[in-house]
Amino acid sequence: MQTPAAIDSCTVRLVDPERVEAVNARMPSEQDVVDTADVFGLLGDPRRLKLLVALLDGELCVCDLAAVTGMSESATSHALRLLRAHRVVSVRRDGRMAYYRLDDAHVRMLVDLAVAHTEHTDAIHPERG
Amino acid sequence: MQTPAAIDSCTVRLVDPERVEAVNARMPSEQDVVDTADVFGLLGDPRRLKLLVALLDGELCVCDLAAVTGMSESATSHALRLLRAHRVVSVRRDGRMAYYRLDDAHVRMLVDLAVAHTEHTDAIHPERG
DNA sequence: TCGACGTATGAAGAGTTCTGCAGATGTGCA
DNA sequence: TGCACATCTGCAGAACTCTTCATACGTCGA
Repeated sequence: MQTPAAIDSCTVRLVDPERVEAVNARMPSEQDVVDTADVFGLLGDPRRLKLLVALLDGELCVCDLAAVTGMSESATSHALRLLRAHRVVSVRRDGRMAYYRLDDAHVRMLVDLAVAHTEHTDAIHPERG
Repeated sequence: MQTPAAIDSCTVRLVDPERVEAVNARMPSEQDVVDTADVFGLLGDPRRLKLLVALLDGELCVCDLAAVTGMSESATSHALRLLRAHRVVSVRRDGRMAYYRLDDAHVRMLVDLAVAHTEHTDAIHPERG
């Protein structure tokens, strides 16, 4: 199912074919791009991002997560399900409680970086608030 | 406009109020979370991500970007407009050509990291293809 | 000045995503 | 066993996103 790029055969004119070819050589596979975009997409929702920031410090149960993010518990559960499906978070069940934790090192790094960048940007542009 | 978290006054029961409060203290402002999620959201579309990966090495014109990503030129232009609006890319105009470049250090780092992680993951899970 | 070209834009339709509601599941306690 | 509780899930409506089509804009060469 790979899109064969069709560079040579289509009517698209290229301005700098060498650069295009070089870029294509460096470009990850379609599947990898889609997978990566998926991860970024998970972080692209403010609620989910807040959820993940909350989990940076350790596990929390659903109702605490709902309280932190200001979401309903249903919405929280839905969001956590998505994150779970992508193996970004994992669950530990204790009785009727469910404790979630951040379980993806790459995502943790991305969230950490984002928070750090946020603080840094705040320091640079304090007038922005 | 800060959401005052309303932790104490609402009916939501908390399992670990101390942790919740600590997490809230560390949580960036609502606006920062939304801004950060916006950036991740921009990277959350495979086409846009491809566009940005293509721009890692330097500027390219719209038609070359369209060729690299396999998008129509119209779709490419729309996507670039969005990225431009968020100051992720910038344009240099030369006659009727428009050369775009990646103009946000943070986004560049995120895309770089993602590509690196992709390659690393491929090396670990070669069976995944 | 005219036409071709590269790019930009607006509108519309298809597709996707998110939330709340209602109800289900499974656990703990009396 | 029966009830309360914490969480999960399917569904449906609302909201958003992305692409295409058609067209507009500015530039270049004849």
